Amino acid sequence: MQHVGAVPDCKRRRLGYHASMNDSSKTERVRLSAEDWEDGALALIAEQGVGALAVEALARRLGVTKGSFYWHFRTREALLQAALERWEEYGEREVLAEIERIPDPLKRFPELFRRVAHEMQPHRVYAALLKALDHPQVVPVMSRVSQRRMDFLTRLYQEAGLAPDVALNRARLTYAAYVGFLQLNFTLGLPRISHEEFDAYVEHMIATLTPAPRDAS
Amino acid sequence: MQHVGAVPDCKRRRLGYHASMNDSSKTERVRLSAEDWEDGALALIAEQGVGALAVEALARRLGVTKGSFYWHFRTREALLQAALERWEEYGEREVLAEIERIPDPLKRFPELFRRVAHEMQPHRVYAALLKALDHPQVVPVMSRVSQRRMDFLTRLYQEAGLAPDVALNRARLTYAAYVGFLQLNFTLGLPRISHEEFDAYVEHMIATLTPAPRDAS
DNA sequence: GCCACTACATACTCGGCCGTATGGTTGCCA
DNA sequence: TGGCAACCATACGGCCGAGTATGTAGTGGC
Repeated sequence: MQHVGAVPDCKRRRLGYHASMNDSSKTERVRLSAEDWEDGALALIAEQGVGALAVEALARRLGVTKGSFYWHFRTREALLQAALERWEEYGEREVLAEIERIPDPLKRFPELFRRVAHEMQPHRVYAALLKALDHPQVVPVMSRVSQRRMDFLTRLYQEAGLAPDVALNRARLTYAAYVGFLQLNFTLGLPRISHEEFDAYVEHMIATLTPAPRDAS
Repeated sequence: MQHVGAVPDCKRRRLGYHASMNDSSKTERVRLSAEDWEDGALALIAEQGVGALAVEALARRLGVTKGSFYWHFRTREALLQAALERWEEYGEREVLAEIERIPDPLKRFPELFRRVAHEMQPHRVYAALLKALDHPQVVPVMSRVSQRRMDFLTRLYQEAGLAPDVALNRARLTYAAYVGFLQLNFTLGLPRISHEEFDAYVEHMIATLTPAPRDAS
């Protein structure tokens, strides 16, 4: 989840036109790969949304022009598609794996909620994509990602002792709360919640959504 | 909440160019008011999002041309502004009032949840506006509306016996679940939930989010 | 040190949409 | 029934962003 950034420094090498002039800032030339464009696109999406993903804007951002872009990609759609697939690929696998490693099923929820709550950067892309569900290209991606996460949550609740149908509904509720929270606090800025308040809210979520031991059969 | 529709029939009167021809469908002439444009704008927003609110597209939809539009509004922004204010005006007041009329605080939540769940049309505009929070004009409107609803929920939870801080967090959780559900089921179409499943989910929400009587001091 | 290839610049076309200008049509009212 | 105001059509100018065409500068193989 580190693929959201500008051009890696290893690519920024100056070539000095004739080894003269004060080539301090402008003569740095970059040679980009398709992956660089995809990363740049994801960064732009995270900051300004899918609608702001314009070819010329991204080119300026990367220090080149459109001519470069159309060498790597056939169209703007192709870039968006590649960026989305890249984002889906390098997903949140490690987090889920670590949660499953916790033996006590009931102790998984506090850990999961606290972890998700305290690294907000990875969710920026997800929040941006949520606001772009009118775009045909993002729907299947978001559908797959959301479905996988909901399946994971459902399994967690089942292993915590809930009946299958109850576990599914609890997973729906939990994931809806997650998505809604992203909307209400990232994009909309409801009175700018403080750190202490935020922690208290997370603990309240844990207390409310973690199955009570008596729920287990 | 009936202001989202096409041109009201009372305005569709034919004027028959010379009382001849088969003027069955095309010679119906309409004279529109500013409110008609605002309603049309809201309908278009509900269906295709704020980004799809284009002047010429809306004009075609209403059976007229741009020339008409720019008589009523100075700019596209003005229309959006007026439509948003209109939407905020004719809000959900009556629902909230009816809920408060229920004497037993604990019986309010099932009623509220079931009501909100079973009239999904009014939420289409809200869901569309949620996806347009990057637009500067919608942010203040959504901020006000969401804040009012959250205040209402907080008060309900307090009157149900929760401590003020707990009530606030419970309200946040509830409203986040609402918003997230809109996203996941309207725009994204997670496996197209059935009616029975949906009702079961609502009941699960009620069971999970309604304060237990023992929570009351 | 030559050449093919990669990566990029520049300059253009084209379509969509906002906004303007202006003239035509309808309805109301004295 | 003339006239004014509300309402609408048509045509045009201009901006912005996608996509194309073509020239050009570095890069690697031999």
